[in-house]
Amino acid sequence: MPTPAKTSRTDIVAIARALVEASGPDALTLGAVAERAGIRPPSLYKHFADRAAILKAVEIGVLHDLEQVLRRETRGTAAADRVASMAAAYRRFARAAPHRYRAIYSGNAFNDPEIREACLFSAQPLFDELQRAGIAEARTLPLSRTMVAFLHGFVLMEIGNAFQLGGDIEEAFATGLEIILRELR
Amino acid sequence: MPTPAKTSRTDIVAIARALVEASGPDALTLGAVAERAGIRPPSLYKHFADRAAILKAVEIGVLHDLEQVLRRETRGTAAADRVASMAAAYRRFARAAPHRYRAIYSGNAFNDPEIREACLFSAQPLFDELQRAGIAEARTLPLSRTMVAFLHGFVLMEIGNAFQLGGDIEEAFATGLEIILRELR
DNA sequence: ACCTGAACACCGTTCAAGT
DNA sequence: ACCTGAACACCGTTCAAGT
Repeated sequence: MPTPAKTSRTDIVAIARALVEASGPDALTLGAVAERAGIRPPSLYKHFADRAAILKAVEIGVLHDLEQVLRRETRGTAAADRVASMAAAYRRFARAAPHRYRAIYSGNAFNDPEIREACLFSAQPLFDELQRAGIAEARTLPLSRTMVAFLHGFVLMEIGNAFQLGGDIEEAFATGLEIILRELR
Repeated sequence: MPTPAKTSRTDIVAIARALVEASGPDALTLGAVAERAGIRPPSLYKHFADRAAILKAVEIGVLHDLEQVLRRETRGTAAADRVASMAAAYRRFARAAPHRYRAIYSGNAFNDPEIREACLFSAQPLFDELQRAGIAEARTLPLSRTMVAFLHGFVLMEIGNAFQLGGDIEEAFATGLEIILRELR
């Protein structure tokens, strides 16, 4: 005789994500998730294989949100303007919730096929814009990697308080972005 | 009557670092360290305040090594050549031991004064080169931040297998580097 | 001064038993 | 079909006791 489910995969992921966003990945304990879901920790194994699977689901969700934000917040007509607004949106996404941002690209989970797919999905908006900008075919990939590397490195350092020498961080971002965007003008 | 020390802070850090380099931060357990040091886990607290203090010492050691490598492997006469060789050395340092690289800049430990100091120390070589290159005073800081952000982001993505679309990763690195170095030519 | 065993609270995970 | 309590191995950490 089936016991009615007290929770669901969707619920669990939402709870887990809230924990990660609020306090980082270490806060994602099965005890904390179970308590908020109104069940006992062992019951989580009826919904997910293990803790790593829950964290993976959170990461994928974040990557999907990132993709949506990048598309939604891209403005302008000129290619460089559009990419600049996308870069600004990327940075805003990271700054708005540092723990959430750090959850993605964490570890080398890129070997997992589902994570892989979600990463490509979230990188697509930039790729699309560069192609649309009329960049030479052979140059699109290295240029998009340059851009993503800069964005990822910059926001990681920013949210990690790695920019310590004072100065204007807005200016630093604008400088790096401008140097790269020069390739589109 | 004093018990002779079986180990030392230096020993412990070396053991901890070997564990981190071999298998990542999670492998740095007090049990594993104590076993290799020939003592019991509680005895570690006579040498370090807690696990975090051991990890911090490892991070600082890695940052000092990075500084040394950057200075030692910088070649050439022209400013752009020197910075390019330094960037290549940076990338080699990360690729040679991904877990070691990931240990630095991890979390937002930049608030800790000793980590702060070690980070600045390891960033100094690049800063020095940019100044030496005759960059305008006001431009040195944003330019060095652009460079570090690109390097950090790029090597993190590379060692995390984030570059998934095939293509030549060497070319991508050269492209990004060249775009930034154009500012020095 | 340094090391130890015993203990504590927590963690992820397994599993037989409940409904 | 889903949930549970009990159990296990592990983790970091504390502390009184040893030398």
